[in-house]
Amino acid sequence: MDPGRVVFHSGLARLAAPASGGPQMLLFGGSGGASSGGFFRGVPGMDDERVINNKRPFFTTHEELLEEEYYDDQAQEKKRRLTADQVQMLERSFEEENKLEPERKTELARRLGMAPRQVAVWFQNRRARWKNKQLEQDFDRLKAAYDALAADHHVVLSDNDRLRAQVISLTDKLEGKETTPSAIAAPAQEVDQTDKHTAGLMATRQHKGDITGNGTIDGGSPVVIDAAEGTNHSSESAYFAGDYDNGGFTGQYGGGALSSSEEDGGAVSDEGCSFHLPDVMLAAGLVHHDPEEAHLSWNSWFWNE
DNA sequence: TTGTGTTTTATTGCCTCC
DNA sequence: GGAGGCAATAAAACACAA
Repeated sequence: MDPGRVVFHSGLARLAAPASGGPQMLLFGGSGGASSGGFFRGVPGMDDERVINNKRPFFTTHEELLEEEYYDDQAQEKKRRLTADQVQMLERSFEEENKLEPERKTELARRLGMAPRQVAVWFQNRRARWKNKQLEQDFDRLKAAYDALAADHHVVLSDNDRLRAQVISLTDKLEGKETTPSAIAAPAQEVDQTDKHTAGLMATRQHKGDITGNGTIDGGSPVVIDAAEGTNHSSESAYFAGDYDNGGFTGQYGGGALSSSEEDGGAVSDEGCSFHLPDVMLAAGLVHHDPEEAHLSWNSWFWNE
């Protein structure tokens, strides 16, 4: 303990013993007896008849302080916890307002038999605990949202791989059809059987012209998501262009190819994969300043405090 | 009982605001 | 410059497994 360090007890403060181990000086602060902030700073050697040469427990009441037993030489210097009642009242007060104006601090201290400084310290520590809890909750919500997105992403990537393979397969068959007249009748049936991803992908190819002749997609790795509902595919498809790296995602989906998605307020669906940006973000507890734009951008969502 | 991790109470130093 | 808030930290109290 540092020489001259001030230690608080309930309703009193004690000047710690010097390093030499000399007698410890007790200062009776009393309820409201000390100003808040910089408590007892600047009062070393305070000459007060209330200063006694002894040790006592923390958090004794004013009445207890008057009892002889608390002046027992055997009493250890201890940091006592607040009683359940004191904590309960402090918690109630904190719920009402987590900042402590001087009048309320004084009144609470008086009612609880504590030093105003103790009340202030308790609120300070309580705010710190509250802040930590908020951070943990924010982390949990973000992680849940990320996990959901990552799961969707995985499904989309799998679909994408499957669709590429189908495009290559169909391309090969179409090329074979051109050179083999006998094969013309077969593709009609096959196209019908081909799942809608292929049609959507090809529609995207038509619309955006971003698929090269060998079936690969130019411009990074846009994930093609069919925006049309049902089996009747429109010629427009939503695309999902983003960067997933190091566990993070940045980017937007939508763009000029988004049609039914916008009508649905951001719904982008695909077989075996559903994705709805506002739903995911709202589920994570975020809000958007502009509901009209909420489904278009990832960047404008924020936590609702 | 004891070692260890967690929680609570309190201090210190720095910063901002008035 | 004083008051009060916050982050970092110390240390006592507490919980709990071995």
